[in-house]
Amino acid sequence: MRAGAAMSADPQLLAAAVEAAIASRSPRLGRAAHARALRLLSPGIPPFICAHLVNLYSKLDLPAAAASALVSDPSPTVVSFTAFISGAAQHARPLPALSAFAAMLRLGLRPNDFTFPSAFKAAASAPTRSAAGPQIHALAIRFGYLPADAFVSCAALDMYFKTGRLGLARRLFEEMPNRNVVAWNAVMTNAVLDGRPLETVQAYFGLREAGGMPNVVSVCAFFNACAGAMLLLPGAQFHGFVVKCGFDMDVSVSNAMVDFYGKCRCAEKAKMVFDVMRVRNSVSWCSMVVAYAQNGAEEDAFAVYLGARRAGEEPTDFMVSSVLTTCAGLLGLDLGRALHAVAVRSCIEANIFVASALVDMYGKCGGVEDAQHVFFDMPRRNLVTWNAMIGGHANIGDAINALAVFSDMIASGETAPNYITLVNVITACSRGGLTKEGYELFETMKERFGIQPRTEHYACVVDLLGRAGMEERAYEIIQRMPMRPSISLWGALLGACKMHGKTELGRIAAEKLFELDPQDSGNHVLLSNMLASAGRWAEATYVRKEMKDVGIKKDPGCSWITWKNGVHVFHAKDTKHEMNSEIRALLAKLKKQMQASGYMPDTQYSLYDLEEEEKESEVFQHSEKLALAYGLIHIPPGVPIRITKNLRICVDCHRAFKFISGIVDREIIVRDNNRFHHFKQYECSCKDYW
DNA sequence: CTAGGGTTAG
Repeated sequence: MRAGAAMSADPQLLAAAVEAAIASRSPRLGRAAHARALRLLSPGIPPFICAHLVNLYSKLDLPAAAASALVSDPSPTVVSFTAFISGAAQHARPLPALSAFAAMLRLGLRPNDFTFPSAFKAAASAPTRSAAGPQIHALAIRFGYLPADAFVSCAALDMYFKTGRLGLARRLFEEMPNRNVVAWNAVMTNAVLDGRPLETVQAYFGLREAGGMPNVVSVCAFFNACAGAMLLLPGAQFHGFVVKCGFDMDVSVSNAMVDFYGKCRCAEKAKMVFDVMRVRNSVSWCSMVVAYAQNGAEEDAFAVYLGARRAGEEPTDFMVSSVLTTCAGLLGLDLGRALHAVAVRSCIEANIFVASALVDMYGKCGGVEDAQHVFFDMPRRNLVTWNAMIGGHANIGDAINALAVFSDMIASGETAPNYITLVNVITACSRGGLTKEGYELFETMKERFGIQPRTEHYACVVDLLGRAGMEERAYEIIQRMPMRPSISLWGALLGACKMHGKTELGRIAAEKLFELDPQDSGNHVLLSNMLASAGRWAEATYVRKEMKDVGIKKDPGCSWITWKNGVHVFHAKDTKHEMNSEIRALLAKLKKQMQASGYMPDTQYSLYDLEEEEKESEVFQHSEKLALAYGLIHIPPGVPIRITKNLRICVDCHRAFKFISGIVDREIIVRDNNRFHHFKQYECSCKDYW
């Protein structure tokens, strides 16, 4: 009697355990529910228990267990099948979902109004051009759920959008007898996803005109659209409305606002939204990190990351890949390594986004070997991974390896190259002096890879030809190109002209640059230096004077070095550093040793007509030399010295660093605003080709 | 057992 009561009560307890496990998404509660179910597994189990189990395993994303529970159901119903289909669809496994749908039809089971939405969801993420969606649509009509059922028709609408059948989707929407918010939301969110943000905004106003009220989904979609189209004003106005309606209490809405302000270049507004949030989740923190990172505030981004950790947030794959991208923008090899360790501890280092970001970070921080380790350990690589690896080789001017990875990429068939791939490969060829190979790639990229050359590629090839001394050929290409030449294109030509003393052509490039970017100091300095080294002092001085008259300030050069958790910044002629006298003494000593090895100072770009001795003294106070001396004093032997400079490294410093790397037998890695220079045993990785 | 939402990689 008692035992019987317990037995009959247990199915309900099982239902409760299943519910709790699903709600908590906890494997522990899932196992407990499973154990309870096993106690009930006897020949006479009521079928609905099997349905519960299928639901449990499907929701916990345990596909094998879900499938075996479905198969072992002695009398499967539409409910167990629907549970299976819904779980598989939600966890992005469309094919098992669709075959279960087909199987239930074969068993003569009739899909109901719960089955169809899940089946459409599965069809929406099925491989492109699959006929599953339209077939399910036909069935839904045959069984009488369309056009009347709102849930079913919204799911069908979303499916047509997601499978790229825009015309059909629009017609279905027009003919919908009962257009609810969800239908409008499907239009709004899919338009954002497909990169048509203005359509999202239009749909929002369509919803309002039809007398509908937006919900949190509509609100998020609206902010996404404003973020995508940089619609600061409409978004900011909408912000007011959202607060009035209390939608901002929803964490997703606030997250979308943080992202929106970040994308609209208002990192401070993003921070204000973030600060007043009552509840934050991992997405909130991550959005804030990205908002700072994308607005050039890497330090603030990193501080937010630390704040998230202090607040007890687990580092997610999103967070770590975002922070890594940020770090890659600073000279953060140590920081990057620390984040790599964090990724390993959180078991997310195999995530393709995280791993790609690691390859990118190591490549950008001059750690190509580390980048290769991560790269070769990855089970799968995507376009970004390949591009990052090629970029890493390009960064140190290793054209041979960049080309090797490029051909591996094509041979692997994992992914086709895109325009960035070609930018990276041609850049590598340019920096590595493989002029012919790079030029051929540029010429044949359209026919070989179907990639139309963009302005970036023209800039690469101008740089490539310019470095090789073919400025005139580069100029011809600029004149013949189908689009308007960009700033970086003329900049590449000017740089090349300066390098090879093509003063007249350089002047033409400089004039174009002054038109396009009148406030940039670098171009003026470059032109004036070029004129100075051609001995045309009067013109050089005139350019400087013009700069002064128009109020263009030269960016002061500065270099920095990190040591013991501190960043040490040096400016040219800096005497304020606490180690000043030691630094000066070391530089004087090194100068003597270098001269004994045949070093001659390169002072050709010192503009002012100083005595040679004064020029020498001037170049010996360049910020990168001060930073190097500091590094030599503090950083123990065997550890490479890493210096970052905000401008290009100067010719004399480049020459001096080669000597010093040999004399003191140290590796010196300089990251300037353009690339890396890796000095070792009297040589630089750029082979003086930069 | 049911549709619709937010964050990431050059």
